Amino acid sequence: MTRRTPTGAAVLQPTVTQAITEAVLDELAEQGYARLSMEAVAKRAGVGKSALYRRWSSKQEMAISVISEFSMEQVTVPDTGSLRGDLRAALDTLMKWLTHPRFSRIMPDLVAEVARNPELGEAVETLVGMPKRERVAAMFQRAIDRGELPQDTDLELALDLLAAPLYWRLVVRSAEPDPAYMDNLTDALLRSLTNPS
Amino acid sequence: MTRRTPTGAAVLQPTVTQAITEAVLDELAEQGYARLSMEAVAKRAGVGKSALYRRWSSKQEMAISVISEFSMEQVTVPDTGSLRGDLRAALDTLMKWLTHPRFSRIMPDLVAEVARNPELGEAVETLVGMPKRERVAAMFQRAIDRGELPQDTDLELALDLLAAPLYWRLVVRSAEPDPAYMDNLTDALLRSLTNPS
DNA sequence: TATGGACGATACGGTACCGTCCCATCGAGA
DNA sequence: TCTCGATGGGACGGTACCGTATCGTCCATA
Repeated sequence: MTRRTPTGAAVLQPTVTQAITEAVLDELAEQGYARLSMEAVAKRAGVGKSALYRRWSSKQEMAISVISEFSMEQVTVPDTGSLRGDLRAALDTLMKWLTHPRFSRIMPDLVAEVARNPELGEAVETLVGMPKRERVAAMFQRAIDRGELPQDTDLELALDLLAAPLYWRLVVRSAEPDPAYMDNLTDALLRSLTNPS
Repeated sequence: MTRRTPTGAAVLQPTVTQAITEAVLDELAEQGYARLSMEAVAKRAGVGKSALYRRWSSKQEMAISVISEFSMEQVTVPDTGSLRGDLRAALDTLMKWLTHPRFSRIMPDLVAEVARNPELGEAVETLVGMPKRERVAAMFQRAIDRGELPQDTDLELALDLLAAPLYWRLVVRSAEPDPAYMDNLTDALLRSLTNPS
């Protein structure tokens, strides 16, 4: 009943897995989620289709697995000591994220596909949305502790105000990342958060 | 050389065209742009594939044509007399737009597809983005004329701040349209636009 | 040195489409 | 009444995939 562990070269090779992962991400960026093809992935990775099905049992499983593991360089939100500095740093980080050649091309497809694919939605939310929101929430909490923001600051709204404009501009409207725009956006954010109604 | 106009029943029937258009939009909402299929459209419209190819020469042409004509009920931005009133009304209108059962399901796909399909991008920009932005810009201009906003208000930024948060929340994060959220968003927008830096 | 499963390659049956073509039928206007 | 092209239906060749199966080869460890 108990299978002894395989020996010798008879074990999944990490370099092959890596090549496949890269190919999936490239194909995803190039063709989109709906047009992802096992044959194209295998060809691009220089690998037999067998290598794919030895690791995952279906296309959907492979795609979700690869996307889940795609974390990118850790996105940090530095503690600059002031809300303005933190805000600007967070915006810069977010912009780097949204202009990352791979991520920026894959993200819109995922957003569209998630509406039809709850399983994919889970993967995206858990590994892209959640950790990021937590870090930014911590940033706002620091500002509250410093007295720069009122105790009853609406964190949900603050998070949206921070992330939405850049996403809208870079991804939806695909406009260029004007540096002056970033300054104006930072100012506008500060005003909307700190001034009394 | 000159073909005389056809007579009798030998003319494209508007009711058939309408049925096809509806079917395309339904399929687009259900399956997405990449998975749109001529066979499915014909079946859904209760129509032969011939009827499709009699009107358009390819799938791409059909899709773009239908999307271009899909205008929705005219989106108006009422003149309430105050910036706050106009802002809130514009947000309500935008929300109605983004929760419209058909539009909200088609939009994310278009955003994703536009990155790979410049021709489609043109259609979307011309018939969805542009007219809407013009109307909102007029709204801001009224506020400037009334003295509620400074002369040098950054209209580009203002437009982004208005549209982005709702799009982000409703489409990208697919959260619920909390009514209190709308009030807080209105306040935040007012602060970011009107208070001095 | 023997082993056992991963490896690339490829054939396979099955399904889903695209775009073309042909058909018999229909019906509003000349 | 006659005309002529639109109509729904569907066969067709061609392509692209999915997921399975079957090769002979390779190789790190027991």
